[in-house]
Order: sequence, then structure tokens, then C-alpha cells
Amino acid sequence: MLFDDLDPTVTIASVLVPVAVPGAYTYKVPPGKTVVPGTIVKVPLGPREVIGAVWDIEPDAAINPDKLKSITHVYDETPPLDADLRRFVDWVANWTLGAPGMVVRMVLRSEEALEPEAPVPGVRKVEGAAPDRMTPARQRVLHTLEDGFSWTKSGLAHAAGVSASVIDGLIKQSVLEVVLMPASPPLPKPQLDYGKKPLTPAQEAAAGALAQSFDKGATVTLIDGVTGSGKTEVYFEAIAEALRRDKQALILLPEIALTEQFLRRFEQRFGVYPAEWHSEITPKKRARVWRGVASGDVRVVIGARSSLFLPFQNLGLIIVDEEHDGAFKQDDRVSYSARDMAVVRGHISKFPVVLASATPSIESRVNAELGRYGLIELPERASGAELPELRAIDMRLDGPEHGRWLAPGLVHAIKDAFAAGDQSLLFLNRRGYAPLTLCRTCGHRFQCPQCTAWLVEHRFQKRLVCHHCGHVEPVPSTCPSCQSKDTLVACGPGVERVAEEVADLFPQARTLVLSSDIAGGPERLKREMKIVEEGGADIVIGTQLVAKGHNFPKLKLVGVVDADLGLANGDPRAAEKTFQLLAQVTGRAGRVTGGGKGYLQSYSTDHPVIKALLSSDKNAFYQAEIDARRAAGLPPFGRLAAVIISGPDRGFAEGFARALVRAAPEDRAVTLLGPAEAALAMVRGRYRFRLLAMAPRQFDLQSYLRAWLANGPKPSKGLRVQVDIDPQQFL
DNA sequence: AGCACGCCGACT
DNA sequence: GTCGGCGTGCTC
Repeated sequence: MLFDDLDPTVTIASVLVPVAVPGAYTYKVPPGKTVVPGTIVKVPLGPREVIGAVWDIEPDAAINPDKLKSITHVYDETPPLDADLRRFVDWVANWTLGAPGMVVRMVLRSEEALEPEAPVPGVRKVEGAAPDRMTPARQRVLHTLEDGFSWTKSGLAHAAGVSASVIDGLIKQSVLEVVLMPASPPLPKPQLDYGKKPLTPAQEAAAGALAQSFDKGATVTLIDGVTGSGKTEVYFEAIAEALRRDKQALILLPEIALTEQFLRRFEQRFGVYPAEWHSEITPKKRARVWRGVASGDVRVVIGARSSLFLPFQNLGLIIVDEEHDGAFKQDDRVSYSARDMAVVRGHISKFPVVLASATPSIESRVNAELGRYGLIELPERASGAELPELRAIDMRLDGPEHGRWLAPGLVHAIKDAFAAGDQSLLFLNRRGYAPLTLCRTCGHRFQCPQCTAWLVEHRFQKRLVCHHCGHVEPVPSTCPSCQSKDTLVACGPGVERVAEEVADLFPQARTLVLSSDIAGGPERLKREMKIVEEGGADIVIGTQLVAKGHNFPKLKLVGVVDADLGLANGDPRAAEKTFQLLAQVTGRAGRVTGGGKGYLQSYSTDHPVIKALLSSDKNAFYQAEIDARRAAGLPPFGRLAAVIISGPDRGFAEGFARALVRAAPEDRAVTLLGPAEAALAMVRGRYRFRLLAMAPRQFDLQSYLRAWLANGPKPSKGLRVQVDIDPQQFL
């Protein structure tokens, strides 16, 4: 139609903006511009401009367009977010009670990616030109350029072994010319059969089952395989199958520290490095990966939870490794479980999702038992090595002398391992030197000024640190309460203190502490991990960090310094979490060679968790846990949501929490507990109270909560109300 | 009086 | 989440 361009009708678009508001905002589409749902745009928002995504087009919105602001920029070079991704965003927002705009914000986490990548200047040889005088350096440069390609200046200088000034000189003489070249060269494709190792019959069968799942649409498969069973090799075959079908694949890992080792492993299997995505990558890489994922050039991404929100062009498989790991659920901004949302994303786009663990979550085990998930079990190690032999040390009977933390039985075992040239690991999930410091004279305890928590002494750094807010103070020489000199005593062990004991017992052994907060940061940690991997340490003392994913081939002995730690608190998942952690960490022993041994120091050796670990009958433990959950109506048999009220004034926060409970809609299906003061009552100067809503599985808890919070009292005066669907942490 | 900082509410 | 507005309280 000829007059369409003159049509005065203004198009109105609703746009999700990165603010915590319940819905989309409405803007005018500038004349001559076209937007569709999913188009990425820049819009004015208050005094600034923000990036958002068009969510809907409203041709006849009942809003006066004169009052609306106009979209200021349309990113029409970038493909619009596809319908599946938009559905996923809506789903996550709806499920978590988060603002959809904040969920979209996770998708649009790289502003740089939206601009086309600027070409970089390169140099190439001018046909037929020669320098006035030939030198050896110039000779090498020209020789390197024989291939006819363009090089970056620094790349060429490096390859030819000359300084940049040689190249500048040649440019000046017009022997070389500057040309623009694409910043990122095309990515090499993974080679499906590169480095493929023969699989055991069990692995082969598992891989075959996974390959078949691609024809069944949305499926979830749980791989329950002991440490060393070769789960990774199995799901690598699923990735190969996805690639064969021209689909992209995503591997989710619970934490960044694991990616490094994993990248290498992937490279050994597929001949190329996968793209990496997590909060720590540089903005440039981030932009490159985002663009590559959106264009389909990037075939495989390995990343942390946030990679779920990448705009994949053609995603066809998600692997969630260590699926039981609590790190997949973090309670920051939008609080979502990456494992569960991965299942949702697979469901929306109808592709297989694989959950892998040696110690699956109760939820996944139940889903597998009920037939909602497929189940692949790998009960044997691929190398044929037997699982470690575990025994408990009853600290009430055979404990160490006062002031020591390692029982004689464990010390003996370490001695034997050391004599045999084997590596030992002492596991204690407590950073620092001592979890509590007090004054011998007056009993003063060092507490964080901002949190209800003791300060942890870090002796190497001579500091007292709060592990909840990061508060730091120097260790004083006099007690701040009674002024006595040198009366401070450390209570209880941390890894540093165990390391001190080890150094005392085994002065000739090479010992190393692996803890997330060692001086020197992640770089040093990476180096030390490598040292341990290569057998460059005899005795390793480590926190949680060593339990996860890392492969220490020389490790033969694992000693758990305090197996009861973590069982004490009131968390309904305490037993499950402790079982998983200890099974994972003891499973590191003798992984390749067999003959591994594990010792559990415990004051409650008949606790079901300890017994389950010793008997290596994990099914009995799972069954008991599952029965207990079913009886209590806890997840996955019931739904749980926490409402956390926090504020700087304790009484005010508690009063509001009570008012909120009174305003709760009457519903027989819902049980409301609380308000209870959070176990960590104060964090960063904010007092916290928790409400817990429990409901049967089929109940729509989200709708209930939404109605409740919308009609209940509004928080004001510094109060904050956070909803945590399916809470994992009860602190 | 002038300014720094922290809290609060609005943002289409 | 981020900004400006505005109140409180401290300093030149």
C-alpha cells in the first residue's frame, strides 16, 4: 500500500526494562522503525537510558501516545530474543516471583555484545613492494607474511621474532599496508571423534540411552554414577550427538573454580575449547561469547548458572553436572535454582536435559523413581578400581589429646600413606585458623559488629574475619574488654590450625592448604590445585573446595576431620547435604588406582548419615531420607517457600513480619510457620526474620504468595521482603 | 551556611 | 538496579 508510510498511527510497544517492577513499561516506536517481540532496544528511564527488550506490540493500546516516551535506539543488527527464550524468561519470573525485567537483565548482560564487533587493524604485504634496505629482521617479517594472510601487528611481531618498530618501519615505506580484519576469527568446530576413548560396556549402554532421548522431545535423565564411573565420558557422547544434529549444547557447573579443569578435558575429547561463561570473564570475551551463542557459531558453552540465560540460537542439550550442588541455587537478586530452570528450559524447547551426580539430590532421585526422569546408574568405577574403604573414628573413645584435632588412628594412617609415597587429604569445611576466639581472663568473645556471628581468626594474615559480611579487623594483642595482654585463645579448628598440627607431626612432608580465601587469590589457588593434581604435595588440608569435581590422581587417603559438622543445624536438608559432601570428598581417594581409604572422625558414629557412608549402602540412606520427606510433606512431596523480612531495626522488622502473617489469606492447604528469627539473626547490620509457607505439591504456592504480598502491608522504612521459592539454606 | 552521606521512592 | 531529592548531622 502506497500510503502506509504516511499512516499516522503510532505503534506502541511494551518493553521489559531492568528494574524491579512487576511488569513491562510502554513506549512509542519511533516512526520508520520496526520492532517485534524480542527486539532489543534502548529506552529512556527516568534520568538515564537503559537496555530493554520489546515484549509485546500493542497496536491499539488504550494509552495516550503523547504521554509516552519513545524508544531511542533499536538494535536491529542483533537477532530478537526468540519465543522460547521469552517464554523461559516469563516462566522464571513467574516461578521465582521476581521482576520479569530483572530476569531479562540476566539475558542482556553484555551491552558490548549488542554493537557489531569492531574490526581490528591488521597488516599485510603490499604486492610487489620491497624495502629500501633488507635487514634480517625485515626478512623474517616478509617471510612470515608469505602466507598471504593479514596479521595483527603484535601477532606478526611475535611470530617473526621482531619488535613492533620493524613493522612500523615497513608500513612507513609502504611495504606493508594496514587493513581492517574481523576481530574474532571463525571458531573451529568440535571434532566429534577426536580423542574418543573406548567406553566400558556400562558407559556405552548409558551413552546409547542418552542418544535415543534426542528423539523423544523434552526428557530429563539422571545419571547416578559413583565417583570415577566416567559420567563425563558418557555425557560427552550426548554432546557429540547434539552436535551431530547441528544443535548447541550447554554444560552447567556449580562453580567457576571447576571450569578450568573442565575446559582442558573437553579439549582432549573434542579438539577445541568450548566457550566459557561466568561472572568473572572479561567484558570482551563476554561480548564475543554472547554474540557467538546468538549467531550459532559457538557450539558448546560451559558455564555457571547464569549461562542458562544466554540467547542460544539453537540449543539442543543441557547437562547439569554435580546436580545436587547447592551452588546452583543462590540467594542473590532473582533467586532461582539453575538445575530446575534447566529442566524448564529443556521442557519449553523440547530437548533433553541430563543431570549428573555421584550423590543426586533427593528431588532428582524421587523424580527418577516416579518415572518422571529417566535413570542411568553407573555403580562401578570405569577403571575397575574399587571404591574407597571407609571407617569411622569414634572421637569419644579414640579421640586426640586436648588441643589436637587429629585422632591417633588417623595420624597412623597418614603416616603409612606418607611412607608409601601416597597423597593424603584432610578435609575440614572451615576456613581460617579457629572459628571462635575468646579472652582467657574475661571470656570476651570476638563477634562481628554487623552480624550475629563469631569472627574467625586467620592466623597467616593476622586478622579476624567475618565470613558472612567480609568485616575484617587485626588480631589485637590486648583484650578489648579487660585489657589483659596475650590472653586470647583460639577455640576449635579451622584448616589453618589443622595444617599447623600436620606440620608439627610431619615436618618432612610437603603440605598445602586449599581454601577459597588463601592469600594470592584465584590465580595462586589454580596453581596449587595443579601442584596437588601432579602429586607435588603429600598432605593436603582443604575446605569444601576440594570436595568438588577436581581430580587428584595420586590421592589415596581422605581424612574427614569433623564429620558431624553440618549435621547439627536445624536445616531439613542437613543430612542430605552432609551425606553428599562426605561421599564426594571420600570418593576422591584411590579414584584411578583403587586402594583408597577414608576415615571419618565423629562424635556420633551411629548417626544415620555416618552409618550410610560406612556401609556404602547409599540406597538405604536415600530411601530413609525420602520416606522422612514424604512423611513430613517436605520437598519434593510438598512445596516450600520462605519469606524473609529484614531491616535495620529489629523490633520494626519483627512487627512487620507479624503483621504480614496476620494478613495471610486463609487457606487450609497452606501451613504458615514463623516469624522466627533467622539462625544468622543479623547480617550486614540488618535483622532478619523468616516465615515459612508449606503446601501440598499440587498447590499453586506462587499465586498464593503473590496475592498475599499484593494485599498485605507494604514494606517501608528500610524494610525488605524477599521471597525464596524452595529455599535450600535456612540460615 | 555548606556539604557529605544515607535513605527513600519513582522510573512508562 | 539506579538516580535524584531530601533530610540529618557534621565541618569550615
